[in-house]
Amino acid sequence: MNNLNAMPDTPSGAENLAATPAFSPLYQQIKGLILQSLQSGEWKPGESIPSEIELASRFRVSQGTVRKAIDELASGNLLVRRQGKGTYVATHAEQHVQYRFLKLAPDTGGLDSEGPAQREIVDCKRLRATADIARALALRSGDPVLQVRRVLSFAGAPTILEDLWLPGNPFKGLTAERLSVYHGPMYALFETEFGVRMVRAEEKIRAVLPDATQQDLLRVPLGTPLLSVERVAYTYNDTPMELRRGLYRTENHHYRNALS
Amino acid sequence: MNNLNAMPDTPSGAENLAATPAFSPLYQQIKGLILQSLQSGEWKPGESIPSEIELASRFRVSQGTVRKAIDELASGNLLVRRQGKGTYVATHAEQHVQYRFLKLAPDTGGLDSEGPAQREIVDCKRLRATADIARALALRSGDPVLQVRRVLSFAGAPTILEDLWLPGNPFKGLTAERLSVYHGPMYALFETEFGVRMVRAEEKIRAVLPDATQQDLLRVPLGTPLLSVERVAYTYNDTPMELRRGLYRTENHHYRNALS
DNA sequence: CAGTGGTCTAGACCACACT
DNA sequence: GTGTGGTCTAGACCACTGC
Repeated sequence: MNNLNAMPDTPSGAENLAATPAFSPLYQQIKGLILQSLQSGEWKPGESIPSEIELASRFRVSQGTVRKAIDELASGNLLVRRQGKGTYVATHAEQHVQYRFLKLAPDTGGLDSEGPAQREIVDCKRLRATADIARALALRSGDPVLQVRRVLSFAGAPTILEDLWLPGNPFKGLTAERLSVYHGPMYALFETEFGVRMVRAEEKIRAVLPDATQQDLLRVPLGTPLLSVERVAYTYNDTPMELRRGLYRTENHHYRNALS
Repeated sequence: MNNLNAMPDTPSGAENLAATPAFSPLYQQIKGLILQSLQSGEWKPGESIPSEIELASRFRVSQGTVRKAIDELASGNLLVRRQGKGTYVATHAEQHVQYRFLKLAPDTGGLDSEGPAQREIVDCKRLRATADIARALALRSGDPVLQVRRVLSFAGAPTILEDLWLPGNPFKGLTAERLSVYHGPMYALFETEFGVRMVRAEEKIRAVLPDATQQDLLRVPLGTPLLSVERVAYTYNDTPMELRRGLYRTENHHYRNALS
């Protein structure tokens, strides 16, 4: 049918070294097309996408092929299937697992035995990217970025101190006020207000000792070891959109991880 | 065809509370049958399982149904598909990612810029399970367990101190000598010598300060914060078969994790 | 070349949610 | 009942591996 695998003219540029087989199955191409519609905002977070049959006829392929494409997107947490209802664009809001990317859990009691976290914005200002911030966000040194510092508390005890950096352009208009007023996951606000959906992230974890300021903000005694969690979060197309450096108290909590 | 969904007589025991719909699709049942063959050792780690067509005729279902069952097992890292060759039972040996469950990576350089880890068995003895060890391994307090302590070094620098506990029965005959001589991942040895394949694991991570002994074994200055990684590893049927408590130095390494 | 997994199709039917 | 995703089948063909 509409196989796009026709080998394009092999460009004779010097960079073209690898003999790429350049075969991709139909369902991968469909996956790409669906992804484009997600990026372009044709279907927004929380909304339903067209039915499989509808997409099949739009793309001129069988329902099974669309199914396989959607299957992969769903297993990557980009889409959510709901039997009998439809397929929906995943969102950080209204997702009963409220903090999907936060892996800190209390040692005892259920996952939300502590109720919702209290948030306090400590600081929020615009500045110019240093070299390491720029590198993480795929910007240039000196580009405008937004820096936010906040403290999360559980059951009244300050537990997480986070610094985060956002590229200035996509987040024009984000203020401390807006962050303070908003109730719900920060990533949900990013979706609704700025059209930025975080899709995946990578974390690097270390054990560190806090400096004086950090120690003070977390109200922790001198020499208390803390978990340092550095996260880079990505939107569609693997564009980095946030750098976050967190310090977690782990006397009564732990970072949980499943291996398989 | 051979749908096993025939509702069995609902047992009228008092425990039978939930009105379980008790419907499971054919491919899930096939998945269960394949799992049984894996557990029973009919197909051993590293070996190939019968072809899809063969399994389809054995189970009297279509190839597509077998495919879906295998797909799920493969995405759970129990099986490995190799196009043109066959489907193989996953193994911790000869798996080019040598340490599949070790998430510690050097800060700079490639993943194996340091070459293989040096292993040193510090201690290995049989003893009786304490209450917490027993709970983690689904044993009773006082049951025999094997305790191993070892140090892993990268590029000559001691980096990981691990204590691990194994249920005494399945690991009868495991000695310090055997562990010292063996080159390769410990889980590979478990497979070949004891028929125990680790399938998945859960980790709880904290920041801690080492005690005097630990500090000494890792040759680390006083007050150095370390990553505490507690792991429970499971075989088929979610039976816990290992409790491991690791201390990681993170001055030049980090625990990496991908979120999605 | 034969055998394996991988893709694609078309059609039938089931389970679930809503109206 | 209608429409959605979910399961199952049967058959054709493609891509990869190794003889």
